[in-house]
Amino acid sequence: LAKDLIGKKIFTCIDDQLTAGIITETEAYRGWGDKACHANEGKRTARTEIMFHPGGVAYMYLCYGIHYLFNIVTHKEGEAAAVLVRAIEPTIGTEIMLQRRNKVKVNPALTAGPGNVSQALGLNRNHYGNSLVSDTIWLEPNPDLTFEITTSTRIGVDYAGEDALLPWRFYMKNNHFVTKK
DNA sequence: GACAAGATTCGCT
DNA sequence: GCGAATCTTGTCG
Repeated sequence: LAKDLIGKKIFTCIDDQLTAGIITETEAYRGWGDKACHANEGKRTARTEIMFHPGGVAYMYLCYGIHYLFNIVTHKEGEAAAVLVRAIEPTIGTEIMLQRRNKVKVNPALTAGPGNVSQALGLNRNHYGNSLVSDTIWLEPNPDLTFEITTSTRIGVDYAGEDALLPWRFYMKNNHFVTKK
């Protein structure tokens, strides 16, 4: 599913401000056999709770005390799994994204990187558990877009030991709106 | 109740 | 390339 989400459109309408982009980079996490996942070994806590819910909702969490990261919960009740959206290519509401990011120019620094994606789309802890089939956050297909997908290991999860080697990062080839390795 | 560490970003060198 | 910013969460006592 993380791979399938590449190329799809993500929309948010927050405070009456519409923004959207094309998902260009994702990473997969799951609650078993993945030490990089907060919910590994079925660790069900207040924070990870939402990952054990049926898919189609948002898992938001604060990273390094500064950045909110946006994840799409993807599995069934009791089986934790989520996809981290790491980068998007902005398409609608770029002025709003620039304002939220305190930037003046549209470039990859605007929406490449999970913390940047959340900030540009206006997502924060208030959206924890929100439905992704709603008037606030939703996804749309992008049938006319053609592209290739590159696979790699996930970023920033060295602490996960051998699980850091899992090929669970996907990004759109030849698109500048991705995080550099 | 205390403490260590983190799915990052940005500015400075 | 390096290190600071910043605070929630989970774990342990």
